[in-house]
Amino acid sequence: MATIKDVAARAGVAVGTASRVLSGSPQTSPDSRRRVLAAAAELGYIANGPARSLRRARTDVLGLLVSDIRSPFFSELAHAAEQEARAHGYTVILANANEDAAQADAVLDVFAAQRIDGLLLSPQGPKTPRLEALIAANLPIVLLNRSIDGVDAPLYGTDNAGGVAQALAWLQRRGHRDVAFIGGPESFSTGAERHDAYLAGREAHGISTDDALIDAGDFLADGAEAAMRRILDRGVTPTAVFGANGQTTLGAMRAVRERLGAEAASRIEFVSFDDVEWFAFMSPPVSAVRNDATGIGRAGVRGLLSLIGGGTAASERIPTTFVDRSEGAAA
Amino acid sequence: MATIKDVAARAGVAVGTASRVLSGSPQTSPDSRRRVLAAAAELGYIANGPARSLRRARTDVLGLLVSDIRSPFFSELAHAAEQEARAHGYTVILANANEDAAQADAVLDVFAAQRIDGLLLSPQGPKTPRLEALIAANLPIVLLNRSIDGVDAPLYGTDNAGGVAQALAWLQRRGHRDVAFIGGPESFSTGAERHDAYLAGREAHGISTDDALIDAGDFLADGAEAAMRRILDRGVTPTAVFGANGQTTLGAMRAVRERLGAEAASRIEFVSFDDVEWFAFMSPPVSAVRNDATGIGRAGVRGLLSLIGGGTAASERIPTTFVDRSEGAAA
DNA sequence: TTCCGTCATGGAATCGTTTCCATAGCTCCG
DNA sequence: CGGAGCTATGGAAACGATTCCATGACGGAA
Repeated sequence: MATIKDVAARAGVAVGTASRVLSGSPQTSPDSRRRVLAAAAELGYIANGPARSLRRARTDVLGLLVSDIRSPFFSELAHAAEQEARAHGYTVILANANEDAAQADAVLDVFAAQRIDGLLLSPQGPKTPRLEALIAANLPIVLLNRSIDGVDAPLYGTDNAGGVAQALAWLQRRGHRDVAFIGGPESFSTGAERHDAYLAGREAHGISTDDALIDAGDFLADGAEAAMRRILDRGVTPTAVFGANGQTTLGAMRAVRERLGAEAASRIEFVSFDDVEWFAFMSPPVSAVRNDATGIGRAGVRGLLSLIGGGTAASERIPTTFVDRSEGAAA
Repeated sequence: MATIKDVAARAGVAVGTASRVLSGSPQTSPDSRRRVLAAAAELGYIANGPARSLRRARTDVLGLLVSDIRSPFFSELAHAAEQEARAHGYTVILANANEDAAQADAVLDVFAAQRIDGLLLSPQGPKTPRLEALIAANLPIVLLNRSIDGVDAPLYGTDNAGGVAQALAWLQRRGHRDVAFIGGPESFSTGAERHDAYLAGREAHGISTDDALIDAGDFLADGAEAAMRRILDRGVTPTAVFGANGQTTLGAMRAVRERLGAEAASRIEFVSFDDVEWFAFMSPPVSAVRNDATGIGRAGVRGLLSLIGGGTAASERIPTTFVDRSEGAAA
């Protein structure tokens, strides 16, 4: 590949001048500008990123660490983050930690070796040694969706309280009193926030405060299925079920169908935190609180770029949208 | 951050020796090995990737260019590719082109600037100038799922013919004669291959060869819905519908429900190329040809690494799995 | 004992940029 | 007409690693 030396030679200037032209320094004459740009175009010159990064001590690369890009939330977030980053001249390197702290640490080492300018982190659990090292090294970091104890970085995530409030309002409008709530793990900040918001808001929305109607799973279908079974085993008869995330709602639906049969199950309304494409096809259709993963990804990148630029960044709770698919609702 | 100079100083050796130890050269004494490794550990030394890349003229970075990471197929593929690459010491940078050739070209420039060692490319359309430049520069490239005219790179993709054969066999087992087929754009190699395989195989599987039953959309729900309506407008009455991808099947279902009503629609069986999570919840459930996106991603990375290593790589068609969700099928 | 070969090491060159520093050529003004 | 100030430029240093080359130490063989 052509180097800047080739460009300079062809343009008949020194490499310093060529560099100034190509990086847009104002200290250049129109004449050398013209000749350098022409030479660069003729040679198809593309600057060597590693060399530039070495000299400038910045890479214009961001690291994105998620648990699993296959989840719709993260794939949407990753798409938005990549678009936003590229619009600002940054590149994104992607890694999955699969909810495994050891893998997360391995990835952080790779990121450190690449000398990323900033980190978009969806925490995989408690703080790890590598993460502490990066924080100590003053790497700009923003957190996505989940917080993490002892890490003082801005958090860009779903407005869990607001989303739960939307669901509660809908349950009230639909006249439900006996509502089963299947939560997620308390160890996830998302699980805890949704749970707390539900407990805090249910009474004001005319919903039974019987704790027999409440149980928690692990944010996965199987755990939620077991939780729903435990609730039904207590002899309560909910008219609606609120799942704290998409997989949870799915698991709860399985348990209800299995225990009560398809017929009776179709008379129970489900509402879910997290909207999932196929909720529209259920009978009855499932209404849902939709996360704005795109908004979170964009806001996260913007916050991170602000930190990189030496500015500040504040946590943001990105509002959810409620998708009402109940009978009476407008299409 | 600590540099190799710091490590060498602390270990009391020259930088050359430190470098040899850290990069595992055999030309080192046990004594200096011990001291350098200890110094590196104490300083938390992590080699500067850009500096190393500059000198070695390789980055250990792969570029992954897809149309949209939000599609389940690509997010699964990206997950697998990232895992496989990391297992071999490579990092993946991600970019979405959104089916837009201009964006794809912009991304290729970024990749070139990053001096990626290899490119995993899901083509966005015909060959572009930047792509030609990269090919001319001898960048190792593999294609994912779609081929592209005039590019002689190994292709890792779904076995479209095999998948269609699985669907045809299922249609035959279920005794369908009047089958509607909604294809995709002929300009996509996937669309063309599935279409061709269907035409070539239908007669042998006892399926009507009436071309009134065939139409094509754009691989998106709306286009497929329109195509399905056109078929129904021709007065034919299919007992089953075969959608050439997930969105296509979804669109066809919408058209059928709208035209025939939910009742009649539930007597039509759907089969789809591409399996989608919620097909299990349809009534009746939708059977599907499942792409092995993970297999494609892994095979693609392995092929690319072989090319990077100076070896060869051959195109592979990754087999599909048929997910039979029809009444009689075993769970 | 001497010589040769092997092996670990130190030091320097190198990769391709950016940026600093010194200088040469201008313009402008007194 | 001469000097001050400004701008564009050439040349070189610097970024942090790898790798080449030369040297010194050591061991074995004659």
